[in-house]
Amino acid sequence: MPTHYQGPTHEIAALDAYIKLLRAAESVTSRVHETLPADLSVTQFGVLEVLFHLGPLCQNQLAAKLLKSSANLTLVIANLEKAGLIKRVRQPEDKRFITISLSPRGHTFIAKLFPKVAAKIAEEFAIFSPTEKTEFCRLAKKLGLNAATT
Amino acid sequence: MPTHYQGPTHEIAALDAYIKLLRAAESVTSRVHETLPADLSVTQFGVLEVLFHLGPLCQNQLAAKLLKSSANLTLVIANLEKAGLIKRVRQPEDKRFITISLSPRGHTFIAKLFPKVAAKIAEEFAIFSPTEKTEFCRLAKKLGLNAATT
DNA sequence: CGCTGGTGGTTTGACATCAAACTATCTCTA
DNA sequence: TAGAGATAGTTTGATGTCAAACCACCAGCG
Repeated sequence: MPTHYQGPTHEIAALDAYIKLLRAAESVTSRVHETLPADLSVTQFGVLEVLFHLGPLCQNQLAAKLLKSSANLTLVIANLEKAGLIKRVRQPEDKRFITISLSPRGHTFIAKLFPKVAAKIAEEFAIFSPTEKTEFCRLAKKLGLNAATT
Repeated sequence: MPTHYQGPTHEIAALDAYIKLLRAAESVTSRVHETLPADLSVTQFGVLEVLFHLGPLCQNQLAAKLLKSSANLTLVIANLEKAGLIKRVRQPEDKRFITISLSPRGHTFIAKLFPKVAAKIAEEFAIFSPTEKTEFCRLAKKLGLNAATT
C-alpha cells in the first residue's frame, strides 16, 4: 500500500516504514512457511521449536514465549496432541498446571525439521551484509522494545 | 524466543534477526490496534484505509493491495457492509465484478480515524532518528523485495 | 473447616485466514 | 452460435486468534 496520505512528512515516513516492516515480516514468514510440511502451521512449529530448545513447559509459559493468548494455545496444543507430537501431563503437586513436552515422535520430528527451517531463514537474510544484519537487528529491537517499556 | 540453537553462527544471527523482525511488527501492530475502536479489526481498518486513499475498487484489487486472499475479503467486506461503512455494487458492464466503495458514513468515519492512527504510527517510529528511519526502510524493503523476485 | 481471592486452563463466540471446490459470467474461437 | 477456457466472487472446512465468561484448584485467613 504505497501511502497516498497527504499529511506531515514525518508521518508519511513513519507510515512508509511501517508498511515496509509488515511486508518484510509477512514475506519472510510466508516463504519460511513453504519449507514446513503442509499440515504444520507456523504456530504449531513455534510450539515444537520452543519445547525443543527450552524443554517441557506449562501452557502459560509457552503462551508467554510465543506471545499468544492462553486460550489460543489450548487449541494449538490440542491439535499437536492429536497429531501425536506432544504430551500433556497434569502436575500432581499443583493440579492446575499442565506440563507440555515433546513425544518421542515429536522430538525426532522437530529435530529433523528445525535445521531446514533455520537454513531457510538464513537464506532469507543472506541478502544482508553482516553489517546490515547487525544494524537491522539493532533497529528492529529498538522498535520491539518500545512496546515493552510502555 | 531467544534462540537456544547450536548451529552455524550465520544461522543464529539470521534467526535472531527474524525473531526481532516479527516482534517489532507484532508489537507496533498491537499498539496501533489499541487506537482503533474496539469493534474495528486491523483488517477492516486496512480495507477502509485503502478505499479512502485510492477510491472505489473491486474485491480482487483490494485483496491484492492488502495481500489477503479473495476469499478472506468476501467475509471482511460482508462485515463492513453489515456495519454500514461500505457499499457493494455489481458492475453492469461486467457482472462478475463488484465495486466496493465507502458509504458516506464510512467516509466520515475513516476520515476522522485515519489521522489518529497515522499519528500513533508516527509516535511509534519516533524512537528512530531520521537517519535510522531511512536505513530501516531500506533494509525492510530489501527483505520484502526478496520475496517478490522469486 | 469454610470462605475468598488468585491463578491455570477451557469454553464460547466472533472474526480472520487460506486452500480448494464451486457458481456465475465473460470472451474467444471454431 | 455453441462450447472451452478464463476470471470474479462465494462457499466450505480447517486452523488460528482473542476477549470474556467459566471451571478447577490452590493458598490464606477468620
